[in-house]
Amino acid sequence: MRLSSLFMPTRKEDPAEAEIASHKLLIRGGYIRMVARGIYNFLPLGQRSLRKIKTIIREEMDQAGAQEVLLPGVQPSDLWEESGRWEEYGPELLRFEDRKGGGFCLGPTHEEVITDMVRGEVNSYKQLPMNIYQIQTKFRDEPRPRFGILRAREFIMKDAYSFDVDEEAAADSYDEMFDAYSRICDRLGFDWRAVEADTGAIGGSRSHEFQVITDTGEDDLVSCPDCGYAANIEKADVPATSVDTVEPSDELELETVETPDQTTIDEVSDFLDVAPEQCIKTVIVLADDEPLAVLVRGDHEVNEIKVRDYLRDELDRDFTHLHLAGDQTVREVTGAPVGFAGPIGLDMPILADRAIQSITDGVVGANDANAHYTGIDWSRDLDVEAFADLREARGGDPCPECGESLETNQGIEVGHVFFLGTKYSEALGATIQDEHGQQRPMVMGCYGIGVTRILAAVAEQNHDDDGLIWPMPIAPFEVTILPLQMQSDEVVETAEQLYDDLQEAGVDVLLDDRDEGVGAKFKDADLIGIPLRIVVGTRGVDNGELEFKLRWEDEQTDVAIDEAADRAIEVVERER
RNA sequence: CGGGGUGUAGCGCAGCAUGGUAGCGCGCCUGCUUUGGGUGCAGGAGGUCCCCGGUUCGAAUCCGGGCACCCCGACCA
Repeated sequence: MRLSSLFMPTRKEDPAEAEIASHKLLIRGGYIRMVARGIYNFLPLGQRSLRKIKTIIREEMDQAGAQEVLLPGVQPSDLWEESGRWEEYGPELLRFEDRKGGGFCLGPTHEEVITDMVRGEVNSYKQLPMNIYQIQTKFRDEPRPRFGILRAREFIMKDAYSFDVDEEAAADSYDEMFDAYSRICDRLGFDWRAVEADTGAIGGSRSHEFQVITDTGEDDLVSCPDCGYAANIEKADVPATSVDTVEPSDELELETVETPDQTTIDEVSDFLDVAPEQCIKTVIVLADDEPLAVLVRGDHEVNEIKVRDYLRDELDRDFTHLHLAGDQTVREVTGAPVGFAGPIGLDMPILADRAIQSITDGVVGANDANAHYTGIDWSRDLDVEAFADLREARGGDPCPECGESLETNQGIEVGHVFFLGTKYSEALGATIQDEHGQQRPMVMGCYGIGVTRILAAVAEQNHDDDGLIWPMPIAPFEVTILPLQMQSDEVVETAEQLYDDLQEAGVDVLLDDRDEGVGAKFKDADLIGIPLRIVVGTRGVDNGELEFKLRWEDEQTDVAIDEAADRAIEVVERER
């Protein structure tokens, strides 16, 4: 490709709306442009890299025995009603009607459609295992899209779905996909980690996220340096051994103290001169419309997912959504403004994190504006339905596997694999007949990887002050040739010859044949991040040499003109 | 959905408290110049000042309503 005719609008200045490096550089480098909130155009450079990402994913999926299909982006509401998710999914599902008034949605994921397709065509265990994937545009009406294509509303995803005859076979499929995802992350050159994760709206019994480690990631992770345990913080267990239960003391007296305007744990602990660890945070959550109080230690955070799971799995509560109560609700159910809620005299079920049992002489809100109680004895004063692991894990907590101290990282979730079990096959009646003539639901797994998000994640992990630094496998061009003096016939001819030779050899090569100053050529080459830069200048050509420089290295090397093509091909093939 | 902010040329911004026919830098076009890190000079094109309504002789500027975008939080794969 000749740069003079490439649609590559680069910019000198950062776009006003971008915050993080990948977003700024993808816009500045002419890879993407925003059309609407969370909706983007991919320009030629962006599209070239996306195609390479898709190719890598396809190769690994095919290798793992999956078959590619293409499902529709528009899906009928019937299927979603059948699975129960038409109610369950919430406003992220963009719904609309066709001309006849029929209900439709833009597909945020494809469990319903795929299960519907398979149930009609697969009836025998002999047809299994089966693994089907597609690469397709998804739409999720996110409340807050951010960071360019890192969290977009419309995005490209590869989603695969496995169907097996039983749990054991399904576990094999899961492992196979896990391995394929690991290979994909490696080929993309990521610094990555697979972590245990919550299954969220997709459902299923276990799942792993593939997280790319960066400081700008949206997800908090914990990992054990010793045994390799790693989990999303929303999933990580806090082992019971982390709590030193203290026995009640008879000498404590419950006292009311005035705490005017002290609404946060920090303020209260400063004001009363007690450690945050001695305070008890009372958080009101709503299970659908039913209020419920959750107690955690002042320095801890409630993990809503753990609360949700505990209510469902241990207490058999039935509800659709669990969420934090708003200010208004808190005022209504506690009789006090936010910041003064406390467990004493509260008319609702109360759950407490286990760490509460390590508190003596605790402080809680008095459900009264500007007052707290001190001298709380957990066993005497708290009427708690259950103590359980309800808080978020954090760095320094003991590893649930081996007890070592956990480390923290931030990550970008580029992939997520789910062991679904029979959630969708039962709901939609996707059954097969097994070798004993028994009808049984197929056991499913689903596996998503964010194609457009990968582009942003690679950019986030590979850049410097001058621009992007693509790893060879997904660079939009592998080599860029910079003839510095366009008025020199010798320079132009040398560059053209090399360009032809590399094209011939199947290298993705970009020739900067623009009549621009050298500064502009260098700046653009750095900005768009092409791995191998070959400079053709009068200085070198006079000596029969060209300059090779890899984008991620500081030094450049001189290469004889007649060896240049071979050397370039060598470098490209080594890095691919 | 709560809190905060922004909307003026393709991009980045000034002008707005004190209303008077719209400006800077980059980019773009023409010509010359320069050629190893965004050259220099000269000339030029380009704007319903987000939209609707109001006040006023007169609105980018004041008032009301709406929309869009960004940030923090809530939520979310």
